[in-house]
Amino acid sequence: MQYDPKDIERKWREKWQADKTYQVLNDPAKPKYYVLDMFPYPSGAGLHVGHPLGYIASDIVSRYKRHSGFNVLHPMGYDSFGLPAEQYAIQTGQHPAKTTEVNIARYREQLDNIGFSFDWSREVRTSDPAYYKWTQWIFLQLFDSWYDHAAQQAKPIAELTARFATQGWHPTDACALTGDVEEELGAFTAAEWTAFDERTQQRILQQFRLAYLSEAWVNWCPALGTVLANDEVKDGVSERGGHPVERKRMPQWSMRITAYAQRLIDGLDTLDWSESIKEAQRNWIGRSEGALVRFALKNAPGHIEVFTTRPDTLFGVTFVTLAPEHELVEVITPAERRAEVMAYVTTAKNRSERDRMADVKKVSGVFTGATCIHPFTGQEVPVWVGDYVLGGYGTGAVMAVPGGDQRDWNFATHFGLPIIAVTEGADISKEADERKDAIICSEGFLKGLAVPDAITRAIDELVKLGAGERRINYRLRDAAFGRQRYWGEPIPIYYKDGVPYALPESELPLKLPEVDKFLPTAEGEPPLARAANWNYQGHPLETTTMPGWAGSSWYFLRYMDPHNAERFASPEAVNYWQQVDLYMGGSEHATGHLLYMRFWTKFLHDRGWISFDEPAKKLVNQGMIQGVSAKAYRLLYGSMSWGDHVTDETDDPSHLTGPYMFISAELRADWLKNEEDVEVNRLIDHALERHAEHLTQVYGEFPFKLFCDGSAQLKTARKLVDISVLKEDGVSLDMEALPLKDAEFRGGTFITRDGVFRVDREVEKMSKSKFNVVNPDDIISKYGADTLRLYEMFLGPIEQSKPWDTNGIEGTFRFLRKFWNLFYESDVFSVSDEAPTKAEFKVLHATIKKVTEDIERMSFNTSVAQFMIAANELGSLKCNRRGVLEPLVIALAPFAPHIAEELWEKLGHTTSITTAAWPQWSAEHLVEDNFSYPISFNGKTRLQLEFPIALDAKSVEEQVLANPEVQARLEGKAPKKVIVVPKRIVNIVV
RNA sequence: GCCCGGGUGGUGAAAUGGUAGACACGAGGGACUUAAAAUCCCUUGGUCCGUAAGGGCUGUGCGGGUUCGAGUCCCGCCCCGGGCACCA
Repeated sequence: MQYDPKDIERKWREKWQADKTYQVLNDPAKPKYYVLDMFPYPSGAGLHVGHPLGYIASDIVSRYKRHSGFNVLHPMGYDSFGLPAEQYAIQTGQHPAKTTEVNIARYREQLDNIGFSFDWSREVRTSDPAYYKWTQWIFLQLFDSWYDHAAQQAKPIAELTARFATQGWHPTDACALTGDVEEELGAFTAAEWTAFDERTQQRILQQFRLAYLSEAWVNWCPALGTVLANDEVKDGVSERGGHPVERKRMPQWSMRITAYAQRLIDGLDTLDWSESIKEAQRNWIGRSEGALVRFALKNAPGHIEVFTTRPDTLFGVTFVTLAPEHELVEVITPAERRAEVMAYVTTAKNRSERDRMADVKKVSGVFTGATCIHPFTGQEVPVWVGDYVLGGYGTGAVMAVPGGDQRDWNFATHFGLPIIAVTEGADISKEADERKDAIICSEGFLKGLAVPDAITRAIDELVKLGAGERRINYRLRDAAFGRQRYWGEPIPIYYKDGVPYALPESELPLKLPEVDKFLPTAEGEPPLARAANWNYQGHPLETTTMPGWAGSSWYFLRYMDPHNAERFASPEAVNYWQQVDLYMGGSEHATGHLLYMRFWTKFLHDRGWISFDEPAKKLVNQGMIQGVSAKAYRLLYGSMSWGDHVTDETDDPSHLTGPYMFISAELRADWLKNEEDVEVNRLIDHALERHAEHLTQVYGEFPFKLFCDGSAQLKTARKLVDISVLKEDGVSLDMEALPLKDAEFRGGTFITRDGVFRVDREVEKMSKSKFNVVNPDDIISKYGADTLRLYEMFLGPIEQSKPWDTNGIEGTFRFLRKFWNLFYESDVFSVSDEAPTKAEFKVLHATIKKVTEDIERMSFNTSVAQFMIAANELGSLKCNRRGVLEPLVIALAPFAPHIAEELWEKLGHTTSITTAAWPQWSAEHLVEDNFSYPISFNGKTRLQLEFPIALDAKSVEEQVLANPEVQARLEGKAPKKVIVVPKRIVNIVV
């Protein structure tokens, strides 16, 4: 019987479902292993072949671990809240819940086709009220917590209020305050705290809560009508859609992730994650060590605080620069300079981040007219405003050391400010000296010290003078948490007298209300403001919703106990499953999802809900599977005329709505190589004539004339073609299918040499808009899911990005057929119970060894190759012994579960192969009697000589040198040296 | 600019410091077949010598180095991908 995947795969999918083969129980008797895939956002486009890559790899590991005796949790679900569904809802009026439902059904169908071992009884959806009840609950826990820096732990707000009631609060307790809280919080005594009214108390508490409401600078995206998180903004535009983003100050729910900055950095050292992801997170958190320095103001009370990583260069300070948005600018500027300074501040502030990024070179600034006092020298230092200083970073002010910092140098040079050398051997006439391995040359107590020593000394002095202290600064900002959108978790908060209060836990879930439209109200309120009775006991409810990352920050916990109505997951379940052992997903989530998930995990740990404080021990990032776009070339005419009208080549003739001319890719390439190419030019000229006639017919009246004269470059426009109209060879177009697929080709003139129109291929991101999407369903209907699974793994190392080329799939399909045929003798299932031969055992054990080791190190492409070798060799040996084939089927099962189940059943088993124990290899079957030594001269292999494996190095050397061919090569000379590495190589140095 | 990856045949790729290119795709040749499909066999980095058997040289981005021996280790550069970036 020929291997025919269609029926086999359908049969087993149905059987697995009926038998609940993949259902996982929380069984404390068995060791656990938790394999998690980053759950998908169910988009309308469905899955393409790139999506399942990681799922297949994790499925192989899951199945392998199950064969190895582990109780494996391998769940799947949907991150089903999000912008696209809402945008679609706005356009079509369809409720996002509905489209999400449809999309999920489609995803599920596609996933099922691939034969994953997901336990679907544990499916979660972030948009399901039974799920988001707990997202809201976690939010309330965050709202009810503050961060105790001394203890490095989140604690209940009640402990803080108790502390206020006994100790009050003083700003030197600042360690308790973190993040983007911008209001200055004055000191209060215990008595004052008790005397404060409710409203004041609540406002103070906002500054401590881990989920808090504050006036904050946010990334406002007018086109999307919402606030975006930092990681959702790329180069000043929204990551999704590329809409402009502006900085805006508005009341905003935030998450105090900054409190965890240090722990998020430190925790990385304990994780088996790729170095690049860890580095990305470290960069994103952006820890810098340095000092806070206070420059007392000359003509005003108070001081300017600056953060610097180089307090050792303090003697090189020649001015201080404030960010335009710095609040002291207004305070210190004397009246006579006011107009000029404020004018600059206004322009600088209005420059968008994008503009500021665009011309980094341009120096701009203005002198405030004020001065401050250098803490060491007591000299007056002028205070400037410059937009190279960022308001949102550090203190929004820098001490300028033009001798040691290039940006300060640029500023000083531009405005003619003094530049003092701070380091020995610096040539400050050309540029600043930023070396950190230098010796300080400033006059004073730092002279002669190496930079690190000078830093320590400078900080000591600052502390002594009360002018500064050691400070660690983080780039990480608190995370914006509110979205002015509909399709997200409602924030369980109501307002009394404008003060936010937590909704009682008994009110959860706070369900997403029905609204008439998914748009903001006329007053600009978020869509939830449209909902009827959107209040709690008469108090208005919060109208913003949570961002996409909320639900995904803790979902790994819900899978442990997905139907628990009393708790996000039972303590027993959490204690059993613990951390994710293997987390598989894309590296694009490096600074978003993966950071937030770590943050929430640490928080839940702090508050005692879970016993671990990192979500995933090991993280593997699967590479992207890229698409290979097909580029056709549309010929742009050099010039054209019709009737009296003449266009020249600068006119875009595309105002004619076609038909168009297209030139085959190889002709274009030939022409570009040699524009005099007679044959190509003749073809083009001929086609121009034909096409002109054609246009004349189509548009009537005027005779068209088209030119593509020699002086003009052959101009073409890139036109992407849907890859489904490509023929088998991957470059020529199916001219019948083409006009049906894409109207732009209808009636076109195609310039070809041989009647075959060819395109160029280019590796790009696989996406619908590039017409290069390959749907796994198509592959499966042709070759089956097992072939798809094998092929995706065979393409290359899992972590690498690689282009999809369906052509290579034949190889894995052939392999499965060969494998199948090992069990068949001309259409009859035929497996012998005879003992396997030595050679057969060797193939088997070599394969088990290689595959086992390869799965452990996630090298799936090489394990597939080993299976191919095994099938080829066993085929040559005509092996059909049960003793070989049976263990081999088990080894193949994680990769190709359908065919494995089928053969397993045919071998006489009545239980699923998933319950079979993983085969063990033993070294005795792998020993060789002889080894064929490569004999090399000076490292170059010249011949092979076979010796018994047991032969010692000395005897090998003797026999090698005695060999006539070796002797011939030595030409009678004695070798300088002979290296014999047993079972490896012999190298003769001459 | 800084920080991570990576660069090997026509293509995807393999290789604990020890025979570079396993395994596949593609290509070429052959067998079977009326034919096709399927299957099987051979060749396939480049280049040179030879009628042939066979052999020489060369080859893992570039230039050095360590080593008996380097795709692999070290130093310096070039290119590609990703991250960060007026971050003090």
